Amino acid sequence: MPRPLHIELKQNKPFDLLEEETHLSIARTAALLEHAMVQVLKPHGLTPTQYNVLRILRGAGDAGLCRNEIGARLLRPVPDVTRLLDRMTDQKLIGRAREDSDRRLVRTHITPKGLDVLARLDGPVRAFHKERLRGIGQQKLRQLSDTLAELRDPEK
Amino acid sequence: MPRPLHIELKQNKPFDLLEEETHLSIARTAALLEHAMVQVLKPHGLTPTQYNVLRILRGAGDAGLCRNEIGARLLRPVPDVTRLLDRMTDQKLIGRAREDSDRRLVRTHITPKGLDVLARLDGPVRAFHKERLRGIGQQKLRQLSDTLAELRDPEK
DNA sequence: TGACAATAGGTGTTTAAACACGTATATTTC
DNA sequence: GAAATATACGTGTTTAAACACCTATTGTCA
Repeated sequence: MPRPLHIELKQNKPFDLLEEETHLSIARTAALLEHAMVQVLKPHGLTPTQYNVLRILRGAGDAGLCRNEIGARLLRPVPDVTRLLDRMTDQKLIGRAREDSDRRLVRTHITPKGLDVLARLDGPVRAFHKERLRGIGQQKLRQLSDTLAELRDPEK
Repeated sequence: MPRPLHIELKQNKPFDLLEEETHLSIARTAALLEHAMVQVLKPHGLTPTQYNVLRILRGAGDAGLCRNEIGARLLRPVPDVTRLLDRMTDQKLIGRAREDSDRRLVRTHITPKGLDVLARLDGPVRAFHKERLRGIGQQKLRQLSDTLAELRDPEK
């Protein structure tokens, strides 16, 4: 039996609105997961968003993606993708090249160094995910993931 | 039927690890909820963390709480509670007073202005929570909240 | 085709987050 | 009861987030 959220946060009384408790529960869980993820990534010099960018660009292959497309795919949107990519370019994790066909576009792609960093993280990150969710059961995870997707759905 | 996360993020293939999908689903949902919450709070000049502080201090009553206790109860821990409270003091939302019995302690309490801001937010915030989770069903919400609590539980 | 709007990207500036370190008061230990 | 440890809070500094604004290129359509 897990600790109810209002006890976890040392509040006097339980929440009177289930919707509010659910929101806070999501926010709290995400904050703890992110904090743990920061610890996994820190030795490799990456923030969660930078890691997210590398994963996106590895998935995109050699063609890479333009800035806005990267921004749109980020788990957590940020309002200054340019300088996020600037910093990663400085670290030689990604590269950029102006497109000839449409000179407004700058295609960003992952470098060999970026791929290498990701490769060294794949194991630890998988282990982190599995360990952190140990004991929850596949069916429950499926249900959790689906309910969250339903919650995000703007078509509701 | 909600959109699967890998489609939402325009990825080519579904996730091969359910644990990873669940983590990302939580992070994504929390980011979207926080973004929406920022919009609700912005007209009142508060960030989500500042709102969180006010809620904590309203719950604590006249006695107030010391800095570390506030930090510990925050939904999303921050590494500089001092200046977070400094800024809120500047806005006259909270007040601080050194404790006589233990002169290391500084008790922080909510001001009438802080209570007033909260009072004007109670309605809109409740409405936001209910609207945003409309159509999910109490049983599903209960289950979601409980599974997340189980996931956070360090005693697993 | 020429004006206007839309798209893609970048810059400047203010504010807050993050991290390491520092000071004062209480508590513990020998 | 003096020294060491722990607790509570604050400060300095670097870095990134946030917001508004700006330029260049392409697309639209009267």
